[in-house]
This record gives sequence, C-alpha cells and structure tokens, in this order.
Amino acid sequence: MLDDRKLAVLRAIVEDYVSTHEPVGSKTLVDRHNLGVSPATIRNDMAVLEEQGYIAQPHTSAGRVPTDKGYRLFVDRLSTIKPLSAAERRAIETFLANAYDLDDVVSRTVRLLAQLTRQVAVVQYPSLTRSSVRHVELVPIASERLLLVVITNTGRVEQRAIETHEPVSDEAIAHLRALLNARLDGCWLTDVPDTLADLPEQVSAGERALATTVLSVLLESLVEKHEEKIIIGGAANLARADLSQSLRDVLEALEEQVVLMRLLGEVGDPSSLTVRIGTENPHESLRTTSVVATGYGAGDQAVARLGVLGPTRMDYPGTMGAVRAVARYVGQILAGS
Amino acid sequence: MLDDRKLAVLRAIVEDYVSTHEPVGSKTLVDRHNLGVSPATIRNDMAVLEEQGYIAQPHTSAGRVPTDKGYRLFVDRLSTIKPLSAAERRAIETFLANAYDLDDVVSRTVRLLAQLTRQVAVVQYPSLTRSSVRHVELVPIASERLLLVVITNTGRVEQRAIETHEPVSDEAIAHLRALLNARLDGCWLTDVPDTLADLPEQVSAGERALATTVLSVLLESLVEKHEEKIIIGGAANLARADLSQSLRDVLEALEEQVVLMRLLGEVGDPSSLTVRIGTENPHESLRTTSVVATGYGAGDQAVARLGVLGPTRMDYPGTMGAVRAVARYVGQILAGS
DNA sequence: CTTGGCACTCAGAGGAGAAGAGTGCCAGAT
DNA sequence: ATCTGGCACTCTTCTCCTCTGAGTGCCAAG
Repeated sequence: MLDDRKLAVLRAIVEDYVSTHEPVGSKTLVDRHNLGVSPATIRNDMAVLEEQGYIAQPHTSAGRVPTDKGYRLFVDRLSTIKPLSAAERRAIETFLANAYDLDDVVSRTVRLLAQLTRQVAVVQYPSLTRSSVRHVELVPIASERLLLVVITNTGRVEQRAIETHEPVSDEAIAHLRALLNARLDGCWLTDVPDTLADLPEQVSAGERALATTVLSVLLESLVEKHEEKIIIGGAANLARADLSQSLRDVLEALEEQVVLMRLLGEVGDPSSLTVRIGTENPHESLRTTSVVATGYGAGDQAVARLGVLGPTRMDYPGTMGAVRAVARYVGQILAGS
Repeated sequence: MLDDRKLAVLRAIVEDYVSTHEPVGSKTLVDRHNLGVSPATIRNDMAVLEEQGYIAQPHTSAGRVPTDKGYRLFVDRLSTIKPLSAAERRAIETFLANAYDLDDVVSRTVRLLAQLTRQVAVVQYPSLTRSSVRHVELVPIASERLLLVVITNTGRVEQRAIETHEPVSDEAIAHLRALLNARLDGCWLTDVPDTLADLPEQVSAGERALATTVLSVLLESLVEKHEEKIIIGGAANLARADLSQSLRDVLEALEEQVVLMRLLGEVGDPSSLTVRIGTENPHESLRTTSVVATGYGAGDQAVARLGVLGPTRMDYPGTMGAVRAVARYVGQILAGS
C-alpha cells in the first residue's frame, strides 16, 4: 500500500527533519532530494503517509514531522546501519585498549559512546552469570565484622561487609576461607549455590553460625545484586537535545537504576540491535526519547548490554553504527583480558 | 559603615530573593518583614547597599538582587547554620545505618544529600592516606596477567590488573603474596613506598622482574589515583534550578573529575564548612552556582570531602545544616565499621 | 497519475499602547 | 540628623493588533 516513492518520501522527511530539526514541507523536499516529481505530487504522497500515521503536522500550516511509527518504519526498512570511518574505528580501539581494569573499561566505554554519538550513553556492568570464581578472600576488619571479596575470571571484584554479631577467631576465618576456595575455585557463579548448599554441615559446630552467615551474604551478593550496576555518561548532551519533554523528568528517570535496567532491555543475542522509539519505551517520561541498545560480551554470548539514549529525532543509522562498533570492540577487549 | 538596619535589610533581601526567585522591592520588603520603617527609608538603605556592591538591579525599574558579595556577607555574618529537624536526623541515621559496604555508604550519602537539599550532591571517596593495609591479594587471571587487590582497614578495596609480559609461575606469585602481606600488614598507606623500597632486592633473581612490576603498579594505584574518585547525584535538581547559565555548561563541568576535585577543595578541618559563591568558584561555567562543602572522616581527621552544588540563590543556612549533618553521620558510620 | 494554479489557514514576527512595579529625589516632619 | 510621604520618571512586561509567509488541500487540466 506504500509504493516505492512514498517510502522514498518518508525517508527524505526523516533525514531532513533529523538534520534540520524543523518540520519539512513539500517544496524544500523536492529541492533537496532530487525526486523527479513536483511538490504537488509529494503533497499527495504526504497526505497518504499522514493518513496512515507515519508523519504528522505540528499545526495546520507547517511541514511534516515523522511520528514514532514513521521512525519505526524508517529504522526497519528504509535505512542501513552506517559503518564508522576508519579513523573512528582506530580511535575506539586505542582508547579502549589502554584500559587497565574492568572499571576502567566500563568508564571508558561510556565516555566513548557519549562522545561518538553526542548523546547519553548507558553501560551495564558485565553480568557475573558467565563468570567463574577465581578466588575468595575473607578478611577481618573489626572484631565482629568481616569483608568478603570474590574475584572472578572476568576481572570483576565483588566485595561485601559481613556482620557476624559475635567475635570470630582468626583460625575459624582461615579455615572457612580455605574451605571456600577449595570448593569454589573455577566454579561457575551460577553453580555456587548448589556447590555450597551443604557447607554449614561440613564445618564444626563452633563455626557453623559463621559459615551460615557468610554463605547467605555470598549467595545474596553474587546472585541477586550484581546485574543492577549501570553507569551513564554524557548527560550534558541531553541539554543540547532540547527535548519537548521537561529535561528534568528525563534526568530523573536516568537516575533510577530500575528504569535504566528496563531501558536497556533483556540480555539476548549480542549481534542484534534493539531500537526503542518514543512511546515504545517502558517509561512515561521518556516519551520523546529513543534508545539504541545491544548486548556485548567476551564471546558470542552477551554478558551485558550497552546503548545510548537520545531524542526520537536522532540519526539512527549513525547511532546504530556507533553502538554496534563499540559493543564489538568492548567484547574483544573483554575476551583478550 | 553598614549599620544594623542596613544589614537587616540585606538579610531580608537575601531571604526573600531565595524564597521567591524574584527581585525584591522596598515595599514588599517592609510588608513581609516588620522592619519598623517606611519604604522610603529602605530605599535609601538599598541605595547605599547597591553603591557598596552588595546588591544590584537587573534593570532600572526592578527590585534588588543580591550580588555574590552580598551572599558572601550574608553567609559570613548574617546567618546561622540551621540545624535539621529531629525527623530529618532520624531519616539520615537509619538510611545510612543500613549501608553494607563502602560503595553503598557513598552512594547512599550522595542520594541523601541530593534529596535533603534538593540540589546536586558531590561525594568524594574516602582517601586512602589515613588507612592502613589489611590484606594484599595477588591472583593470576591469565598466563601473563595478574590482579592485584588491596584491602584497607577502612573497608575500601583497590584493584588493578597487571601485565607481566612473561608467564609467571604460581609459586612465584604465592611467594610474592606472602612477602607483601608479611611486610605490609597494618602498614599505613603513606608508608608503603618506604616499606617496600627494597623489595626487588629481597627476592631471587628469577622473581625480580615480577616484583618490580607489581611494586610499581601497587605504588601507582595507591599513591596517585585513589583520591580522584568522586560521584555525583541529583543532577535532575539542576533542571529545576533554572540557572541563567546554560545548563549544558554546568552539566559538562560536572562530568569532569578534575573540575569536581577542585570544586570540593582541599581536604582540611572536617568541622568547618567551605562555601564558594558564584565567581569564587574555580571554574568559568559555574559562575552562577555556589558550592557548600565540608570534610568528613572517621575521627576528627577528615579523609575526604562532600558537598552540594546549587544556584547562588540557594538556601544557605538550610544547605549548610544538611551538609554538616550528613558529614557527621557519615563519619560516625565510617568510624563504626 | 501528475501538475500548476489558487484560495485558505495559521504560527510567528513586529509594533503600539497600557499597566504596573519600583526607583530617585525633594521638601517637610520628627 | 534621620525618617517619611509625595510625585514624577523609567523601564519591563503583557496584551492586542496586524502582517507576512510557509505550507497546505483541492480542483481542473494535461
């Protein structure tokens, strides 16, 4: 029901609107893109596109603006992801290659994405589910307080304080530490609960309370909390975007971890990009923003997600190219470390 | 040269302007505060205050607005820090008491400050200079890659990846780890360089390269980098503030660690509050913002700083009260852990 | 199906005028 | 010597008006 020319018109409208930020009319359209027809013809096409909900008029005597549905069609069928320039690729590579630990990789990634896309970048810390335990450390820091540190093979370090509610001897701690390391070395994090299920029964009665406490903290910190850590960058780019929505609402939404989690979406196939446009977003105050996200990971299996958030009127091909490229390089870095 | 009534007028102007966000005229001033004189008298006082640079007029037929100099006088001589309500104190206490590790303390603190003051909160991670080494861990994560983890008595965990550029045996690692722990246990971080200066000479030739590499990374990560970590929260509050400056500039400044460091100022006496008003700030694009900061720490010695940033037209007594109170409670929490 | 012509609509710019808040100054009162 | 009421004056801001121009929809002809 939409012939080729109408699609070309829609594409032209999206591209023009994205670059000028102004409603685009039939005349400017034929001037800028050489469609071989007259403005009147374009007007007819526009009328159809509007009727079908792909474009809209801010007011009667203005040009057209793409709707969310219009952007959706554009992204799905009218555009191709734009590869980065060689210079950009090199810049990404060297910038990420210089990172010296996981924190640094993540913080560099978020800055990189923000700069490349000139939008707000969001990066989730790698999930622990695909990691295995490298080492467990148990350190007394006060008479009734321990610090539990778990180091994984992906270079991530989880720490957690433990209140024992009773004094604990150094021997008990050393014993438990040895036991934990013997049991867990190389163990997949997802297998930790099973592996340690019978731990309290394996220790002497005097150490049982301690073992139980440590175990519960360990399970809790590894299994529940770790997927929630997300960092954002480039918030200043929001101010440029000049969203119709109150900037404050968007900033507020961005400060809530839960919202961010849902924004990035489910961890899935890292080779596919998720694009959420305007009202497709799961949060009310992000009605005029779009999210481009993808998974990333050491191998072909995603361990977390990253993406950018910007006004619906963003340069989708370019943004998608940048997100995809950064995700790939981060994957390489993680695999290499 | 400024008599009591003129000071009272200045105080009233500041208070009114802060609460209404509108230039305040002589008539509204006598209406709202019961100074026992007529508007005309106030006008004379205002003329003097303006001549001396404490207040200014946005335009000829408008009321007066305090200048930075006016706020400075207000803060220094005309106001007292406002204590928090009992309810607020309880809220702070319970909110912070539930934190389970250092990361959590800091992130709760920043959220608390932002919420309490409805402004942007900035918290620096506790410096390591007052801490001592609790434990050093050295873990192989690849054939030529180690992870160095240092745990301090303040509950902070520093991690750093090390490239050895040559395969290292497990025995060498175990040996070095034992050596490091024996040497460093309980050692003040500031003393680490001295304590370890002769480390390379203490190991066999085969391990010397490794020891040197590890040592350099250890010193670097402990001595140089650790003071720079700062987190911010409540950026959404900036949008409400409606600064005359472009919001974007401020957001950009806030994303730069270096700027933030200089904003918070030198770590000094934790019992004193630093207030930087408008152009007193060390950064160009923060000309219309003020910073209220203070040190905090486990004992009477500050280990880091925290504060808030808001428009120059902020409620100084209330903000100062909140910052002081939060700093105290955080100190208590850190001391208790 | 496309095209040129034409009347129509409406947002936004620009200007004039009125309203109102606030000032500075002066002469008289305290 | 200081305070006060009165008054003229200065600006900003709000409203109302008109005008302009971009852009549209529709129609009849190619």
